[in-house]
Amino acid sequence: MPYDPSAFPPFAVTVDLVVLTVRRHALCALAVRRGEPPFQGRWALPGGFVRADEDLTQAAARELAEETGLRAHDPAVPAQDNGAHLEQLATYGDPKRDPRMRVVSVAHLALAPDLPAPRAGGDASNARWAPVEELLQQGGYGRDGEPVAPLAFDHAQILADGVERARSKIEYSSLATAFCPPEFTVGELRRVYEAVWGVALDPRNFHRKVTGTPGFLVPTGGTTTRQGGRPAQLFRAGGATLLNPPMLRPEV
Amino acid sequence: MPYDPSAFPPFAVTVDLVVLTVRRHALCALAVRRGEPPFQGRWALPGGFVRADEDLTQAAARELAEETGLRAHDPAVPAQDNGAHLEQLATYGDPKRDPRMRVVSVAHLALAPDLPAPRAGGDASNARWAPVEELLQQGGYGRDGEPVAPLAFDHAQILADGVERARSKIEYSSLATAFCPPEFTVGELRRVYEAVWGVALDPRNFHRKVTGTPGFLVPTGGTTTRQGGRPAQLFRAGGATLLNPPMLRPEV
DNA sequence: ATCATAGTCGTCTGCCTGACGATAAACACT
DNA sequence: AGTGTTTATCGTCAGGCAGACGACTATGAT
Repeated sequence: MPYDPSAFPPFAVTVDLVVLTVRRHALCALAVRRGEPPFQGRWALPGGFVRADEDLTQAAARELAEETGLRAHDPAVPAQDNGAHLEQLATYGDPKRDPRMRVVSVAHLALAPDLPAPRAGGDASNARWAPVEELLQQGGYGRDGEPVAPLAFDHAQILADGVERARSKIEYSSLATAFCPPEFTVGELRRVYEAVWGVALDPRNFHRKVTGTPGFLVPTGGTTTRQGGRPAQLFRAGGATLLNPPMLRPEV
Repeated sequence: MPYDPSAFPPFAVTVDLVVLTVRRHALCALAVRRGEPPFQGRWALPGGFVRADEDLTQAAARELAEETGLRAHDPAVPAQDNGAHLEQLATYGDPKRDPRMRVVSVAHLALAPDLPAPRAGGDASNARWAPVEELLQQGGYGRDGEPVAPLAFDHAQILADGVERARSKIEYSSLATAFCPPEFTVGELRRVYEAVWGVALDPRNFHRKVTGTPGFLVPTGGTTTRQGGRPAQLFRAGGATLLNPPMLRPEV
């Protein structure tokens, strides 16, 4: 099968981003409002075209920086204290997913600590953090009473896949720390797990588990009382990336 | 950011396949010999262009059928007794991965039972099952004494990613049964795990574990002695797709 | 001073796993 | 027919880990 330039159809290739964070005990995703058709005025995942000289990961990192100001974590530098975790999620290429032309989208998943307000070209009303349940529910009404329209394109599916990836990946990796600030307490980490999984965890067993897993947490020596109650030790993420044995997600 | 057709570069989109099977106690992958430049004469993963009206999964299933005659498993029909497991693996889009033009390849992973000979356009010398270690080793000499050239393009990386996916996925899913014929014994399933992981497992503990996991195996009532020794019960894959608790891969 | 809140340390029990002995049922020899 | 070899299958036991939960500690709020 020779590579005849006329033998293959041209595609547009984009990256779409599932950017997740934990705000007010809820797992939230970044959504941007579409300014032009199709799906004008509807919420969508941030994304854009891959440039001619760009790797897919570079394109995703560039879009992430444009939308949030976050730098992507360099996987070669663990325990970096700024920047978000970024990884490829999956690729979506249904011929009809974009009504205008053939677009293949390489979706990426980014995990970030709680951030200030999002920005999308400086216009705050065109970008927001929304709880993932709200973005994924079909129809109905959101918390503000406004009717909820489904996400544009196949972005509901992409978001659902990204959420599922995050939920399963914090089981066997230290990725939950990507939702935390550089220094955090065991309780803050536990609230991340509770928000992502949507369950309540026993604080005592959770404490025993995470402090007993070698390389997961490194004490910094400091303490904080920002959550109220007894001061809690502060930790940084340790060098371990894979947790063995894993954290166990409680049964449904 | 409007969709100006002149605002994005055109890409070629291909699917590449990591087709794995277990032959003679070794994890093997399907490789095809390239008939034209670049990398003419070198081994590569099977693959081809995505057509204009095709979904990515359809394209992968079509290539799989062309190369092996296998029909892909329909995920909606569990416990299907013919066809291979097929899932998307990852997407590779380095600007220089193909020296001729910008190609984005959506790699897929297929798992199949031991098959007769592969076919590639009817020419058997242009397709073969090779142990993955042989395909992944850089330089050196293969079992037949011929010098081993690395796989074409970035296919060594793709193959390595596919093998790693398979190794981890049989831990927590029933996917190892995809390497087995429709009816199989516990010993045959154990040899799949041993080949994929490259370890030896205790037959007694393995038997206890897999027969004690609800929904993993369903006895068919028959027995076989094709492995020699005492006749073994035959099983089919049960409805369970996720194993909880998972199979544990022994430490390095 | 008392209460509420959150963090931390222990205990106990049940389940799962790894290590390994023992038995069973076939085949290949002699 | 007997003996050895191979593979399958059942059982036992000890160690480790997780869930349930009691107890104590250290802060701020009333």
